[in-house]
Amino acid sequence: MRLSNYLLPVTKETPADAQIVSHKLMLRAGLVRQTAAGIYAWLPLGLKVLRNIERIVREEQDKAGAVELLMPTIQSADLWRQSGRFDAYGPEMLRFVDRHDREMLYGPTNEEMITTLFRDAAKSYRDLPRTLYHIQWKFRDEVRPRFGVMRGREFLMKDAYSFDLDEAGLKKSYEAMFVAYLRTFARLGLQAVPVRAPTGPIGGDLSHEFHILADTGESALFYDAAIEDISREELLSADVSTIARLTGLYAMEEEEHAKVADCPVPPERLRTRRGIEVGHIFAFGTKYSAAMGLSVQTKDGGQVHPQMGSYGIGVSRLVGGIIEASHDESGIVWPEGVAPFAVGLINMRADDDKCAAAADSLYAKLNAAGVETLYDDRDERGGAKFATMDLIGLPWQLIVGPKGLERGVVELKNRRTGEREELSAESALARLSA
RNA sequence: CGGGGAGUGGCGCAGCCUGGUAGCGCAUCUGCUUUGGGAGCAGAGGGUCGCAGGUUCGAAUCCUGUCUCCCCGACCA
Repeated sequence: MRLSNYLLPVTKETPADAQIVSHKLMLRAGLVRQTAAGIYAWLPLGLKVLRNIERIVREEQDKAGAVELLMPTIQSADLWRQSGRFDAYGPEMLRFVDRHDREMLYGPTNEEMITTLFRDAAKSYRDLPRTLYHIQWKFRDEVRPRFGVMRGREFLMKDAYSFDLDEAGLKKSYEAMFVAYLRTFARLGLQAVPVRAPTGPIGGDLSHEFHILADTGESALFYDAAIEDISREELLSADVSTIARLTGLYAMEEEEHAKVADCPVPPERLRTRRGIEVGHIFAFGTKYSAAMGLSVQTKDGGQVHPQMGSYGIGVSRLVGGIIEASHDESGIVWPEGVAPFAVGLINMRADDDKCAAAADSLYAKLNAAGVETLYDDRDERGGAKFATMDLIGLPWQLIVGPKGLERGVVELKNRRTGEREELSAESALARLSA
């Protein structure tokens, strides 16, 4: 993409509304614009990041055997009356009526709908187990939205729902999602700590929250330092044994930690950090299958309500979360895979024919090699281009200038480390295409 | 929802107390000079001050109402 052809409104100054670093950077780097309290428009660069996160989440859901579908954002009140949640949910649910005075709502979650859909489609134990998911916008009318996309009212969420014949099956489905989450967050370049969450009336230990460590997190966590020793490689190839290893290590939210009489972690290994909740998985059994009349026929001719679980990842929140975890004084530092473009190509002198020709040529070759490139071909000074590239945080900057060209080299800069290297255009291409 | 703060060109702000039809920085446009870390000079365009009503000869400024946004607390992917 040529920057001269793009919409990238970056700013030097920070809008007064933004408090935390991710929100400031998202506004400054032209990722989002707020349109109402807790509601954001995604500008081109922000949308690319959102789509990249979505892609990684989707790939790991698919790998875990979950099946994607897409449910609507608008739901009817009647559906929610069946589960009793229409009245129970409270003012956080956005309700309205259509022209025929039918009561509608903008979905804050989809248990009722998925259960109904599955009820009408699955009749036999042979239809189980299944895990279904979608990635869809939700609306929760938070009392006080804040922190940009971290606590918006409208947000993009991946929510998956599992259906199993019995509790043993539910446990397996739960573990499959647990593994998928570990891999997903590792691929996103994040260290996510699974924290046992209170399960409420259902009991058991089948509920975990996944927190990214960041100083601006809304929850305080207490955990065993050994959690930090688990390598990214291990998490990328996580399996059930990884769950056992992780859940064997102490990790609690402040409130729960306060209730623990004898903390099993020796003081020197007990870490206290703040965390951003980016995922939550839990098993709730037959709560919705019973309420919504979902049952399947068993082998011996009986009927059972499937055991269900649900599994959420805050996709839009992750955009902010990743920035909280990965930035410096100059701007965002995107992890590979999440970055909106892999390479930022800078032509230092747009008015110099040789420079322009060399940069144009590199741009064409990068495109041909399938390397997503943002080409700053504007007639701006080099300093302004550097500042823009640092701010938007693309992993690599490829710099073409008259000084280097005289010696037959271009410069490759790593955004994260700041390391610069001079090399031939061919070597640079080969490196970036690898 | 309780408590606090703020609405003035795209962004950041001043002006308001002590009414006299709007100013600064950034950004934008033009020209010249510059060109390896957000250039300099000169010129230009863009707002009628959240909205509604009131007081007044006259309102960004005073009064009333209203809407919106932000912050602190209780709740949440």
